[in-house]
Amino acid sequence: MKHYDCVECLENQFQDLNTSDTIEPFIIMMQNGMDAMPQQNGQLHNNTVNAHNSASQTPSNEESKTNLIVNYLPQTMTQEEMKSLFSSVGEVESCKLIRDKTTDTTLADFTQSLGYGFVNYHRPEDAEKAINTLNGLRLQNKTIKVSYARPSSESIKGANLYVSGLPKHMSQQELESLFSPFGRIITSRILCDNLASENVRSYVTGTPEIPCLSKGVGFIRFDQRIEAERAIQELNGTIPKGSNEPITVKFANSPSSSNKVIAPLAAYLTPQAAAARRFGGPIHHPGRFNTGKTMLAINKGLQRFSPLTGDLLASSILPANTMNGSGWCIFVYNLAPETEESVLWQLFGPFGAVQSVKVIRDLQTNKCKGFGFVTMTNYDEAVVAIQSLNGYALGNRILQVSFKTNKGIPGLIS
DNA sequence: CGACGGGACGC
DNA sequence: CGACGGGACGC
Repeated sequence: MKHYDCVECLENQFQDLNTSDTIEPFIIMMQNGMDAMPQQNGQLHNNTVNAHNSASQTPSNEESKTNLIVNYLPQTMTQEEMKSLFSSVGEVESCKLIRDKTTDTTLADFTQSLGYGFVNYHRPEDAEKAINTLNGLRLQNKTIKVSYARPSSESIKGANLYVSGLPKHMSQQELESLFSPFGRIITSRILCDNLASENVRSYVTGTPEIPCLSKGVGFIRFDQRIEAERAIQELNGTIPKGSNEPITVKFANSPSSSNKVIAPLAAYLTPQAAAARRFGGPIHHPGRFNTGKTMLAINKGLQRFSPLTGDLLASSILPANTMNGSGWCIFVYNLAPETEESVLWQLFGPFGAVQSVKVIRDLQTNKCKGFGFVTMTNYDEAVVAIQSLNGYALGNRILQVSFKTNKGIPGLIS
């Protein structure tokens, strides 16, 4: 596989933290093989593009205004991590990560996450805030989706359609226009071929226009199964305007029935390998958010670190006093006063399993005192995170990141 | 230059 | 031909 050394940079996408409460999603893409290379030009392409986008739609009177569904969660995220992330917005009443209970394993902790879950807040305004601040958040190689959960019902199950034979020029909007007469579209997607290498290069150099070759295949998820059934009846075998080929519309395979490649258990059991494999500097995301205020981006050289040459092992002066029994505590210094927990999640999430984050605040002003803590499960991932984020420019501040010491608590091993 | 929390053996 | 970022209703 090819290496992309030139993209080992972190690009901060934050608004000025001192003057803005809102933080645009921190765009991180993991260097995780070709399939993790940018696939489209910065568009969230799994959401609907029309006005019925469920992430922004407010629930009707009978529906819950506190209950959210969270989709596209990273495989490694646990329910506790999920709860911690969403608690940074407001008081969480309940949190449930859906796991595949049918997975054959003797290790209960390793049952497959189904990649989605539910968060119910006490207050509707917190739920709304969670949608505004966490929808679109990038965690590892995923962009999570946060939207109101529909009332659980049999009628909404199995409403996902597989569509093939689409004309290559058909856009996501056009696809939705074709299907929208039959019901409320929850998500739509057109599959694209991987970018050609020359496009990867132009991406890295910041060229905004990246062609994405449609595979002529897509998915439409309706709100109700009846809507999907009717769309099949009305559209299957028909020829879209401007095309000369009939499309096929049928129910999509359910995920469990497809041949799935399960992440090797070895990834959990050999964190060294997992850390090396998963590591990649988050890379630049093109223009979308760059129209705001002054931003400072630093291409931080990482030449001194190579996950393949044993540097990980070389840095094995163990900070034993930071190992609290279930994780490695990392000290993050030089945070802005307005920093929130979600910032730390965004910064450290790409490097591996994050157990908890904490922004230390002044009790009177509730402003960040300039530092915080992040606890990561695996030593190797913590080392990579520290080496990558130490010296990184967040807003107009250069972060200092290291294992936590026990300053102020002499003699105490915590 | 500066700089390392907070909860609390439980309902 | 083709199945997604594997993964949208509590598994």
